[in-house]
Amino acid sequence: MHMVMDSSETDALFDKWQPQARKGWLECFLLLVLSHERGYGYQVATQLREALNAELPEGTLYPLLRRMQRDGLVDTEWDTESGSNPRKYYTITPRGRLMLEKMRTEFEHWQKAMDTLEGKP
Amino acid sequence: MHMVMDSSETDALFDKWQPQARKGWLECFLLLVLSHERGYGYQVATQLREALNAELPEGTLYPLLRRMQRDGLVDTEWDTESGSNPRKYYTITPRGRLMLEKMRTEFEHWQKAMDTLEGKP
DNA sequence: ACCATATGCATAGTATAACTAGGTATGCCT
DNA sequence: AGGCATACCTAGTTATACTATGCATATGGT
Repeated sequence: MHMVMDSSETDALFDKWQPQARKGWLECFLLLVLSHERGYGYQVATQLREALNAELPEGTLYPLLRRMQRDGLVDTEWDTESGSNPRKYYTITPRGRLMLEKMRTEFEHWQKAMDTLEGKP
Repeated sequence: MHMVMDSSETDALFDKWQPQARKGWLECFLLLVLSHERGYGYQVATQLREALNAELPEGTLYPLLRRMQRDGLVDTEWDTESGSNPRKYYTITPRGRLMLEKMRTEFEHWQKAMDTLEGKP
């Protein structure tokens, strides 16, 4: 006799939903990180995992970075000198900054929509 | 001689990005609307178009509503009595409310991540 | 010396949801 | 009669996150 509202099922549903919800916004988060300082894949992954407190598989990250380069949002250069493995550094471009601004505006837009639909004045 | 930063290209990129960014969140917005009062497709579409100030094609809306019903987030019933075309009313379920709560939490989570990465204390 | 782990990059294939482009039908206005 | 708003639906396309791999170098423990 309990009032447990079967959260195990919604958990499964939520877990399926989460990756869908991230679509597009990872690009925004990446640009946000790179807007402060250039970085390389593995490093940025670590930063984002902390900030988002979530996993970030490499199969998600690297293809995304390549698309961003393809679209001219970031520039890349290899650093083969530093002791460790060669690192591919990503630097945000002016076009990347423009995109970031638009994305952030969109996010704020959604915040307001949430509040509006919530009934907040 | 001007400093125009070619926003037409980023516009095209942004327009391609937007639908990806909406993935998952439309479900959240829909649940939010239905959490106050039951509604039917066409009506809710109008509400959301206003609140989001964006288009919401029917080819997006109706399949989404069906998925939500399939997943037990909403219940449905036909209203064939009222004068106009038959309307399919959607009512949020307890499970739907649970999902909505989790989604909103996730959104707040992202807000904090944005601020953190932005450098806000 | 050896092996596990961490670092660092990459891709092929799968799943999912938003969208495009169509379809059906009723009621209202001129 | 014709056009428009209302009201629902679906087949097919596209883009992205993820799974499961693969490769290579550096580092730490025994």
